[in-house]
Amino acid sequence: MTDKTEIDIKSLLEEAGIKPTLQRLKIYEYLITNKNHPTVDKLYSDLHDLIPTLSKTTLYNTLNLFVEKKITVPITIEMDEGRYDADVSSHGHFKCRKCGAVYDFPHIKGTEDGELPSGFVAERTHLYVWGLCENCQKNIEK
Amino acid sequence: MTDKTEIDIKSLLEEAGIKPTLQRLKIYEYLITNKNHPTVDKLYSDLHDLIPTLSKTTLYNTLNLFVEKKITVPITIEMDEGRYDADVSSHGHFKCRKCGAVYDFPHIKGTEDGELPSGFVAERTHLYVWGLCENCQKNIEK
DNA sequence: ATACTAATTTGTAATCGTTACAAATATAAA
DNA sequence: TTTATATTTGTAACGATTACAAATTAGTAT
Ligand SMILES: [Mn+2]
Ligand SMILES: [Mn+2]
Ligand SMILES: [Zn+2]
Ligand SMILES: [Zn+2]
Repeated sequence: MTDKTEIDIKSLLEEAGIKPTLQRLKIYEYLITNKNHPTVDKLYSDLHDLIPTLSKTTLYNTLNLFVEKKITVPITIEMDEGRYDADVSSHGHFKCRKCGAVYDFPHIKGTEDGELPSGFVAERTHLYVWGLCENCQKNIEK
Repeated sequence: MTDKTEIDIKSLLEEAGIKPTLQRLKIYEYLITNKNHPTVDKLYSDLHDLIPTLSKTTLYNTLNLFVEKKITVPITIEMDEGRYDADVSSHGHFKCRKCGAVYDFPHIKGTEDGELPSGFVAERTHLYVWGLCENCQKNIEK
């Protein structure tokens, strides 16, 4: 019950300034354990087995909280389904158009498509960057 | 009325195997002219002035058709709003978290964040690739 | 321990973007 | 002019996400 993993999960939440409730612990543990970029529906149905009372609202609230606190990143590779990733390190995502799975691959500054796992074939590539544009940067400094 | 632009738009649609109806011409012309990655709502309200009878269903159908025929690419930089770009060449997109605008920037294989327009500050970067994974690739070849 | 306060969770209803569908319209062929 | 086909339109349905207020839980003061 109070095994190593559980303790780590708890510490990670606390370090991010998040009070480690049961729901938050289990949701974060799931994301840490299952690095296959689950959709909200997948998260909900799997977690519902662990916490039968879990509500979808809590799941959404918690995921938004994790994103806000930067311990989880939203994957917007598909417009119609939100996916989440507890691996916030710099890496790319590959979505197979046939089986629908989302895979990780190394991506650091200057990385090329060749970094894809062997056998993977790229058909479309898209680089998104979020931040501040020149004007907004100025207005904030001022 | 039958100016150069109009002709080009028409040819481009025909070359993609799309019958150039009035709605399709105007939607595509808008995308070609306004390269600021409009949302569907922006497209609808602006185009509604040109074609008062335009329906939202036609707009969605047309955009999906353009994407299918590969003369337009969907921008999934934000999960809650579809954006579209008639520039299908390889380039990156930058979204300002303050003003919300989506800017283009050069991105070809091996490009780094340094390629951002001067004054722009990156806070988060995400590389998405679509294609076929190793297994699915094999099963198709077979 | 009890009472009180604040934070969290839950269920339901509302919202928003997108798609399904069938009728109406326009285009092309016979 | 018929007839068939493709396109557009309006409305209804759908699915994902959020708003909201009640219920529950956790924390603090008495
Ligand atoms: Mn990942
Ligand atoms: Mn662009
Ligand atoms: Zn696959
Ligand atoms: Zn800006």
